[in-house]
Amino acid sequence: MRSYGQYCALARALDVVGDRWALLVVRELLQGPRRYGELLAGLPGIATNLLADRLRSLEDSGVVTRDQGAEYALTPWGEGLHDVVYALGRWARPLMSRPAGTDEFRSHWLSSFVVALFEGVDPRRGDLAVEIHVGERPMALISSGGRVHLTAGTTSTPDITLTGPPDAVIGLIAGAVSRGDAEHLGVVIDGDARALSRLRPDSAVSPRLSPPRQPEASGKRP
Amino acid sequence: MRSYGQYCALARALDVVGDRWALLVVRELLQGPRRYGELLAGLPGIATNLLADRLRSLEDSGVVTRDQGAEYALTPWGEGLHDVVYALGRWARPLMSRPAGTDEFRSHWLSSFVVALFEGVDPRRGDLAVEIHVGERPMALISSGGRVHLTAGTTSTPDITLTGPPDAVIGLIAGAVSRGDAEHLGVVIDGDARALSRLRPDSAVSPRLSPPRQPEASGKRP
DNA sequence: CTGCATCCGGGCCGATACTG
DNA sequence: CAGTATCGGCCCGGATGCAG
Repeated sequence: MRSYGQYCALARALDVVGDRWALLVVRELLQGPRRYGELLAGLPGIATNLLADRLRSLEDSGVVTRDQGAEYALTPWGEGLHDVVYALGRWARPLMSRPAGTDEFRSHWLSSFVVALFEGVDPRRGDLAVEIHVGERPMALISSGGRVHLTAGTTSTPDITLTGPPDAVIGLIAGAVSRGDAEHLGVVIDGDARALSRLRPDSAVSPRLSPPRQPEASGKRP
Repeated sequence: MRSYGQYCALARALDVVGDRWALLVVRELLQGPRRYGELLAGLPGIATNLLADRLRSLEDSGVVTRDQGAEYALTPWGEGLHDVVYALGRWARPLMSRPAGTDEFRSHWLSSFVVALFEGVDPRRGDLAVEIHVGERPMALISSGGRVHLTAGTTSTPDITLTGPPDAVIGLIAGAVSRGDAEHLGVVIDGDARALSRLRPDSAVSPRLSPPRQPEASGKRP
């Protein structure tokens, strides 16, 4: 990428990770080292040459290292982008109320929602195990000791199992969609959905900054 | 910008602010409403049509509003990008040790450094007033009550006055450059530079994540 | 003079094909 | 599986024009 040529920390950061797809590559690697093919699968829409370009560029900048045998991983400095990625994710939460539509979804992206929605320890949070079937692979959401984890795979004794389209399942977990609405949107609930409220001891719907007004569907301005 | 087409908060955030220059426009507006010409002056290198494009796009997304008479300002949602911008700035701090070189600099960009370096209240921090002459306009750094502020303009009774190139002055304030080195780099110090250590009660040099290795100057890979 | 719109050259992006 | 090669098209960037 062409440098902004500004002696400013933000500009220099964007010189490194401001390229298209760069932060999404980091998003994938924040979940652990990945092979090239796994990255391709987790980044639907990227062209293979672009992925190769980004990986080289991020490697040159010291964000990514290539382990022996084409395993890519973040450097310690690169892992510092965790705060950036999740700050952006939290900021964009109002945008997630728009339905997924034709957007792609991968089950491991759920972890960004879990971090954004349930970050930190809240001792008033109840214990709960939710198995989530949305996307290619099942995921397990575990609330224990006031903290919420998300792991890949199934769980032995889930309190609730949710299956359905990603936006409706996520809305149900976040408390933004009622149980009835979620079922109407195609979510199959196995277990007592009311227990989901244990995840949100504030009882209120998660606070939301003033949502952006939807862009007019009336096409481009004259 | 072409949408990533992913139902993921990060991807949707980047659909809105992932365009080139977009976050730098936000950086400027985080300091308050600005006219078109002021934005141009604060964004050296941007083409005027690109600035117009970005402002329209950010307006359509609900990040920016255009006040009466072409004053641009952030919406409340847009101001939520504060965390994102400063997270990126903090992450890029190791990149600032590379000298400014031919990079542009604007004095109001100093505020990002102040936020990154001295964020939060530390009661052990001593009081101090530093007048900084670097860039077009003088800035005043005020440490009071354990908190560090930065304002545009001069201060009546500065303890220290610093004048010189931005990288050396900033290095001196951050404690990464010694007084002697700073003067050798062209910084003129009026007052007792040792008092600058009052800003950093930890006494140690600001903690730094593992710095990125410099990209090899040996040109592009074969 | 400010606040854009228009008009190109060049480079990055994106899809497909291809190779070890 | 892990990329490289190629090519059209769009976005970016710089210069210029123009209206209030």
